[in-house]
Amino acid sequence: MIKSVDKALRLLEILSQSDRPMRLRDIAEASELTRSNAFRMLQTLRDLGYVAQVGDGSHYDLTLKIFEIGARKVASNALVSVAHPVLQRLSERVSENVMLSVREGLTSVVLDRIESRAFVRTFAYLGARAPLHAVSGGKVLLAWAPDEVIRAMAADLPRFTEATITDPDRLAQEVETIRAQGYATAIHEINDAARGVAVPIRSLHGDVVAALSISGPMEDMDAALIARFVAELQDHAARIERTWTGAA
Amino acid sequence: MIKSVDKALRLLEILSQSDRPMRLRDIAEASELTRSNAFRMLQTLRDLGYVAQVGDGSHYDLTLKIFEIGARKVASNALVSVAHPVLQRLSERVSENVMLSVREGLTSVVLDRIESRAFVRTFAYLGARAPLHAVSGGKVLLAWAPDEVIRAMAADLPRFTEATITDPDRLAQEVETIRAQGYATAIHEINDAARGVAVPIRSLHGDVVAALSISGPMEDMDAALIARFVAELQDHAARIERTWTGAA
DNA sequence: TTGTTTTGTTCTACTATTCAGAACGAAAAC
DNA sequence: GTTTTCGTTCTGAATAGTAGAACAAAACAA
Repeated sequence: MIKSVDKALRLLEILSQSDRPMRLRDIAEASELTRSNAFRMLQTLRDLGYVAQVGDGSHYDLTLKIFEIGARKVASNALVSVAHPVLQRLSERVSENVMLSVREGLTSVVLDRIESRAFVRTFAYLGARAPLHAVSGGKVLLAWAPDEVIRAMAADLPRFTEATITDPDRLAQEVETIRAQGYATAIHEINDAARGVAVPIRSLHGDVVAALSISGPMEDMDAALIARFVAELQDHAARIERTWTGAA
Repeated sequence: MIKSVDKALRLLEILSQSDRPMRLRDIAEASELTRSNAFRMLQTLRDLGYVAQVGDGSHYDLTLKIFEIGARKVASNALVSVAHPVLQRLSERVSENVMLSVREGLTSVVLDRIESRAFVRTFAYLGARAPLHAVSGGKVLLAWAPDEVIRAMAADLPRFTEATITDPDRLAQEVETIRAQGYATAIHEINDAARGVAVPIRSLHGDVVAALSISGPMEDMDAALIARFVAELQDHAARIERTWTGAA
């Protein structure tokens, strides 16, 4: 473990978590580095173009270089470019947030999203990471993940709300249900405002590679609405699969 | 300049530019590090969660952690969250790619975009960086940038196509035109397929903080179409400004 | 104002960290 | 079956990185 690298990346993470530029003092404190050390790190990061000194120079902020690098990675993913127009179409049809997520370890990450134009919106931000068991997209990704992933997940089920699945047996049962019905729902399991429905997107080989989901407050979500959403999701997932496997 | 940090970030950049996982050998070569050095770097980056060994372990790939960090930075930008639903609405109305960009130094960076559902698409990917003088959004950002930015840009105008503005006087004139008419166009100036139209988005103080643009092949783009696009862009830019300044 | 504290930045001397290169076995190429 | 290439480990050398002191400037207090 190269310590300087660890420190530098820690600084980038800290800066990304702040919604405003930070002073050296606070960066040093948050990162548990000495001021002189943090200073030198920030100079380096500035020279490399990852950080900028803003205002009178006493505050540091991330530049967009990190965003550029991360987004480039995702943009080069053929699935995302194929899916984006389909997400847009779906978004128009359901008037809710729609998201495309993939699994990484025991979390799901939102690769692309279209936010609803409705006034009330929940957070559907790009890059958002959530534990697999608490969001609809995550559940789909979990249900078709290798057994060891399911076991590892079951070993630690953090609770977010009353409705979060925290019992391993409940989780196993939920996984069964999802596999059988072909879609997952999550109702107030990550927070008290969010509901979601998700279906899998499969590769040519049948592997589940991503989840397509609808999310939002959806206060009127009953069985009929779920059925409609599932039908839309499956239709659009199939469109993505067709274009993707056709193109690849 | 802390060398290890430079090296580590170089590796991340190299990996982000590859559309497939890379072998140690090739990473070492591309980064001009010795194999043993690259190896150690990659181990560190793996332990920190930025890189994963994939396949049989002989290939390295970026995880989504960088994407998460970069996207978090952008998501915390109030303008982007306000603008997204407006982009979507605009996209529906014009059936072309729409983009939101900001200036960083002498380049523009795409913070958000909706890709056209039309079959033919040009590249409108997230995080895309372009020199200010060669894209419509960049031109808008340039036209209202501080004088020293315009001077610095004029000092070096890289050519991409026949149509690229490479003469400083032409650029000065173009800036005048853009300020006068309130919008910018770019026709085959970054590549031979792309056309764009852009308008500024202003803060409460009247500063231009971003550009809203429409881009695509748009082979039928004549004066009438430009006029229609400009009207749509200005309407939607005003929507963004209203919501944003109202919320902020 | 004047005095006090905090902050960003520079410097230096120490030493722990990092590096290149050699060396290895395994795998791939021929 | 032989040769080359590759990922990985190791080691001693030295360089790069660190903490802490020191300082000037700014912020704050009285």
